Amino acid sequence: MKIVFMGTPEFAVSCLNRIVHDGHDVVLAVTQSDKPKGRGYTLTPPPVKVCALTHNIEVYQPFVLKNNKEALEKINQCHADVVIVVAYGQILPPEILELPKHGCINVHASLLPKYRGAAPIQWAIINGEKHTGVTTMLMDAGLDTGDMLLKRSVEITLDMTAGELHDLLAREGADVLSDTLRLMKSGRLNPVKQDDSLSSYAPMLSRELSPIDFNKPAISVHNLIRGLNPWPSAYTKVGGKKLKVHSSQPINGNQSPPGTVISTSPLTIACGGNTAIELIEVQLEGAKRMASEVYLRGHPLDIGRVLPETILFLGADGETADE
RNA sequence: CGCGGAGUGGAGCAGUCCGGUAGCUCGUCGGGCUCAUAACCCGAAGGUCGGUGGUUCAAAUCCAUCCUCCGCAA
Repeated sequence: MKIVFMGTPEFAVSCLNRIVHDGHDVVLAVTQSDKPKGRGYTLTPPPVKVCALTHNIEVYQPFVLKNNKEALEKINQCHADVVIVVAYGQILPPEILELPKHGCINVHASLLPKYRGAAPIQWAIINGEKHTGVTTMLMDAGLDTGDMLLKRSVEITLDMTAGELHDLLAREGADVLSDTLRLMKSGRLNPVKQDDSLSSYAPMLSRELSPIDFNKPAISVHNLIRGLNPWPSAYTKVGGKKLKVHSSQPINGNQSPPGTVISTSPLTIACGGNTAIELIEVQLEGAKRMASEVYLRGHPLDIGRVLPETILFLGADGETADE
């Protein structure tokens, strides 16, 4: 089929690759404009652009789509059978949705109607879901509200990070998209309306989510740590400096107040509800990520210290009378 | 020119401001103690202090420049 592909980040790349390998005729890749990124604000092309160029697909990067006559005309001229949208990053105006013969298909990384929105993968983990998945749908004007086409469910294991789940769902998403197109071609799709009463919303992640609240039970802390891995990362503070926590392990049994360092081998912090969490891999601001026991060699932490420490830790002596 | 931190024996760090014989924790190797040990005690090996210039009687430390890594911000 003749396809216009719209997408931006890594997640969309596997879908693009898949439809190309399936032999579809991708005539145009629409993606967000290059953005300054990283140290030094180097102008960086989005992954989909890089991918499209290797397939010799024409790339189009409109700054905005809304009220953009030129963009509308550009896409219209493609006379595509279908427009495929995977994590494009902008709302599609209705006039674009109506262009292609078969409509616009979106690949979404959740089991709709749950986790509509920008960060379904991460929120599924943060909320401690046991499974999630990918859904293809026929787009309508709402945010991830279109009629569902195909779904595939995957299990979320207890140690899975958002990054790992992302990669898994990217592969599954490409599969489901492939199936969706095949069924569409033979007219065997059955669009199913979403039950709005079951919907939930997964907003974009922000750095405000990053500070760890040890008052919560260990499992919640653990879910936050892996749900924000690799970005934006969960952290606590030691001596006023950020200490990112890249991986952890919740454990039971503990009487100390939340935040207390109750062991240094392995590094264990008390959490709410008489639970505790082992910090396995950490990273001090400005430094590399490392196993917590390695970190402790150069940055001693005494049992009894309470995290987060928002100010510089002063002084060794001042013995607090224990018990 | 976006802001900032850092490169010191195998690992993580201190020492750099106020130049002057390189230190801590851990690991490694050898020995000891022990029924035993990831525990404890004694000892040893291992570093051109990221590179290159410069200042100086003398540079990890001051100046210049380059390379690499990381945090923030996007």
